[in-house]
Amino acid sequence: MKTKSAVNALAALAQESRLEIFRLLVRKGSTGMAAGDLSTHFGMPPATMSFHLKELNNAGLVISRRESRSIIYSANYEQMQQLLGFLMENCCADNGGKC
Amino acid sequence: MKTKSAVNALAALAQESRLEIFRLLVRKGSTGMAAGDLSTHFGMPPATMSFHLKELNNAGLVISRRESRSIIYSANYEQMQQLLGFLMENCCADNGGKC
DNA sequence: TTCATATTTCCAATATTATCGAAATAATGC
DNA sequence: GCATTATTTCGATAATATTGGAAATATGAA
Repeated sequence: MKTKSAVNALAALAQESRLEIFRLLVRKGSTGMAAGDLSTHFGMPPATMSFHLKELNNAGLVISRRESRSIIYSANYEQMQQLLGFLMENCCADNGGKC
Repeated sequence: MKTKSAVNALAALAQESRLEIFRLLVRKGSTGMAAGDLSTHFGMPPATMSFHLKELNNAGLVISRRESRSIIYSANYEQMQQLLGFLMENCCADNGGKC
């Protein structure tokens, strides 16, 4: 993972609504949740929810699939794992591995 | 960890300069690095570096100690671990643990 | 094809964040 | 106390993000 893509992912999560949306999707697993249901669940206008989902999607943190009229979002665990790894990369390398 | 403190930590990291500063401090371990040296290292005015270090400090991601005239910053690994844990909390719990 | 439902895009207003020069604060040595 | 070095705060400007109504797009059903 490159710095820019890490910044994108972190910026996507650095917003209260989006962090809660993402964490709910993390709970939901591969089943995911429809955009409209998320909108209802968080009491947020569809336009606002759509904006947040787009941010998470651009950051690669969620994936979407169409199911009939709904669009189902789910967490992208691979991207998440990459981000976590990036943040701890080379931990204490310049200190003889001592943290 | 609460949502608000996670948002603070993520927002602190969601900025290219700060993410690089933090990652350098992660490498440095407990030895850390002086504010002025960081300023020189990144070719950034002291006022700008100070602003970024304050953000990281407010988020609990770095700690500082005075050593004579210098202020030494180092990464706070505990806070980092808490953040990583928070992001993956209850992973797939609503899907029978299947991701 | 017409209607209802689901979601996204457009746009403008508002709010938040980043940058950095200049001035202020803090510690040390003479 | 005065000069030097290290860092932070202040304040103004510029850049970026958030919000949500209204209109546009896409799917499915009658």
